[in-house]
Amino acid sequence: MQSIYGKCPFATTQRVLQGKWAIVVLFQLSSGKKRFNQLEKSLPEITRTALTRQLRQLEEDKLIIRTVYPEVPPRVEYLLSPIGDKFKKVLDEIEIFGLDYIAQLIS
Amino acid sequence: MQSIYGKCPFATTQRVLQGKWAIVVLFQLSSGKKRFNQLEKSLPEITRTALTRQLRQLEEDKLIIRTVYPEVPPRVEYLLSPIGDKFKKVLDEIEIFGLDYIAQLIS
DNA sequence: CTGGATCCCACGCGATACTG
DNA sequence: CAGTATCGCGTGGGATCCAG
Repeated sequence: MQSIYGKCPFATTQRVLQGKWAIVVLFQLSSGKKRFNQLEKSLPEITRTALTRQLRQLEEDKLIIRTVYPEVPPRVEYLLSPIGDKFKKVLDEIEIFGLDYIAQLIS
Repeated sequence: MQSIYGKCPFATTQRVLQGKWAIVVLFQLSSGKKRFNQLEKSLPEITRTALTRQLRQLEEDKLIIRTVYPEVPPRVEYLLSPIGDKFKKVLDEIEIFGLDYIAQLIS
């Protein structure tokens, strides 16, 4: 099961992107750090539980960094890690492709 | 559930890439058309059934084209569709990112 | 405000056997 | 050679309730 790691850059990336909301969350963070509530509002289709799970997964995968400010009320910020930042190049191409793809589906 | 379509290029692409073997299969086809057996040999970790399913899914998603030659023994070739071809740009960035990411995980 | 803890179900995926 | 059919299970994801 771990055989996929350290081998193929495509299989490894695939694994990270398996989470249903991985790409959209990474996109939301590509423009800078965001608080949990901001993400929630930006993604009306995702439930709070699902968003939390996806954020935890991305954090475990070292793509994002979670910072908790011990305040009242609590404030938690998410931002791309250095390696997560490098994923923005992928996001750019995904956006180009996605728009093209959607247009293709319609016609 | 279909609300994801025609909206966000990231969510749409995410959906296509959900299949566990989508990216690696697309990569295999990015270098040109391949026969079923070729794909199977290139991907030793994927079972025949899973490969078939993934190919069917990608075909349904209009990213690949399946051509059956009515011969004996049968020959079936897969190749990227025009829109699938445009996904190669994404693959290029995924490869760059993936290699970087793997290196990051080791250190 | 930002979650955690459960429950629960559908679907994805693997394994196996069979086929034109 | 290139599949199909079927089954069974594990897990991802939604819903709901609870909490610091």
